[in-house]
This record gives sequence, structure tokens and C-alpha cells, in this order.
Amino acid sequence: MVTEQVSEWFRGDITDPNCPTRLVLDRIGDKWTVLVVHLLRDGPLRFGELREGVGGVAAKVLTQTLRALERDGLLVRTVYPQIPPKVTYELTTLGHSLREPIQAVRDWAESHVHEIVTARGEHATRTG
Amino acid sequence: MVTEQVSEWFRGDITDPNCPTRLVLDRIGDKWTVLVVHLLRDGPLRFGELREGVGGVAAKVLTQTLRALERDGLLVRTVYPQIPPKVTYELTTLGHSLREPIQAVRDWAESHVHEIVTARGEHATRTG
DNA sequence: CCGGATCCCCATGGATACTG
DNA sequence: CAGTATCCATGGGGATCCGG
Repeated sequence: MVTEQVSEWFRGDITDPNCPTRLVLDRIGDKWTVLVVHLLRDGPLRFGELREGVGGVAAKVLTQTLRALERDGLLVRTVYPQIPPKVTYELTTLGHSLREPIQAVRDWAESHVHEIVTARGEHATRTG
Repeated sequence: MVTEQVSEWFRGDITDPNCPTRLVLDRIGDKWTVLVVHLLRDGPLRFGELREGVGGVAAKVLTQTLRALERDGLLVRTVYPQIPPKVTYELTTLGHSLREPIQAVRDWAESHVHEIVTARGEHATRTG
């Protein structure tokens, strides 16, 4: 079980790849994951549609991202036995639920980005 | 103003380093930032205390992390003109506010990590 | 004690070419 | 169409040494 020791695991394991927080942080910190989740919000998309949506990422990289999301149960991959092939990706319930914390980050980013930009400006001024 | 076009900038700029969401995502996706913010929750700490707290990170890397956080106005760096030197780091109001979205991620991670682990297990089984 | 300067390593993103 | 195979460039994390 993973329960108990809530205040413990954070400090002790955040550097450990098996730490829950680290796990999720690595996932949403990924360059493409968040965008893929966003694109799939209204339903399944085909590989090509996703690729177009993320703005020309290399197929290899998109595949890696999708495979990781599938492995973690955040989306399901469906292969249609056709010629030419057709493969669709759709968020699971778990995948949809991930949109919540992502939204929290987006909201924070929206409301505080000017403070960050300002801070950078002042810092650049001080530095020269 | 950053308002309006909420559904616009997300799609168009998430790959752009200047996109607010990308900015914050890169920050909290960083290996050490989240832990540093956590350690500083109750007040300022010295460089050495932070280093000890994050579990033996290279000084160079910790410095990079702290400098980035300082640059973005998330913490303040205070140098005491002493021999031997003493430098403390303390979260700003902005830095403290960042703990909210981070907490959202932690909460999600806590309540859903078993689903992820289970999914990985099943995937490993299917794969062999 | 703080942390800058260097050098190293390799994981990751990406471009290109090819295939069922 | 949906990938896989291959090679390459980049840079971030880390170890070590040194200096204020």
C-alpha cells in the first residue's frame, strides 16, 4: 500500500522515479504530453491528426509520448485492421482526470506570468 | 493583457518557450525546483541546508536551480557579508503561491498513482 | 561556506530514410 | 497511414577542482 507516510514520501522520494509526485511531474513536465492530453479532450484522434495538432513533431517522438501515456493507462490505443492503417488514441477516465491538475497549473500560469516576466526584466536590468 | 484568447494561446504557443503554461511547466517539471519550493515552505534556508535537504545534488545544479527561481521572482537570495560566507534563500509571495498548483499535482498523484501502477503492471503482462 | 569553472556522459529530441 | 530504424546534435545533470 502507498497510504500513510504522506509527509514522508515527499521529502524522501521526490528524487526517486517511483515517487508518485515525481512520476506525475515527469509526465506533465514532458514537452508533448500536456498538449496531447489537451488535443484529446473532446474525443479520439488519429495519429496523423495528433501529429498535425502538436505542430510537426517527429513521428518517433510522438510515438514515444503516446506509448508512455498508454502504458500508464492515460489513453487507449485502437488499431483498425485496414489498409491503409488507421490508429486512434482516446483519453481514459484517468487521462481525463489528469486535466484537472494541469488546469490548475494553467490557471496559475495565466494569472502570474506577468509577475514572472516583470521579475525577469528587473533581473536583466540589475545584471546589465 | 493576457486575458481573452485563452483557448488560442494554449494550442498555438505551448511549444513556444514564451508561452505561460510552457514557462511554468518547464519550471515545475525541473528535477529540483519542486523540492526546493517544498523545503522553503516554512522560511529561509541556507545553501548548505538546501543542499542537504535535496539529498546530495551537485552544487552547480542546485545553484542553477536557485538562480532560475530567483530570476523569475519566486525566491530572494540574501548574501551576508561574512567570513565564512552565509547565503539564504526565501520564497517570495509569488513563490509561495506556486505551491498551490504543485499541491494540485501532488493530490492527483497521491490519489491516482495506484491506477498508474496497475496499468503499468497489466501492460507489462500483455507485453511479456 | 558558497558557488564559479571545467570536463564528461548519456538521455532525449529531432531529421531522414524505409516498411507493412 | 502509421509507424520503425538509424544516425546525429544538444544540453542538462553530475563529478571534480578551485577561488573568494
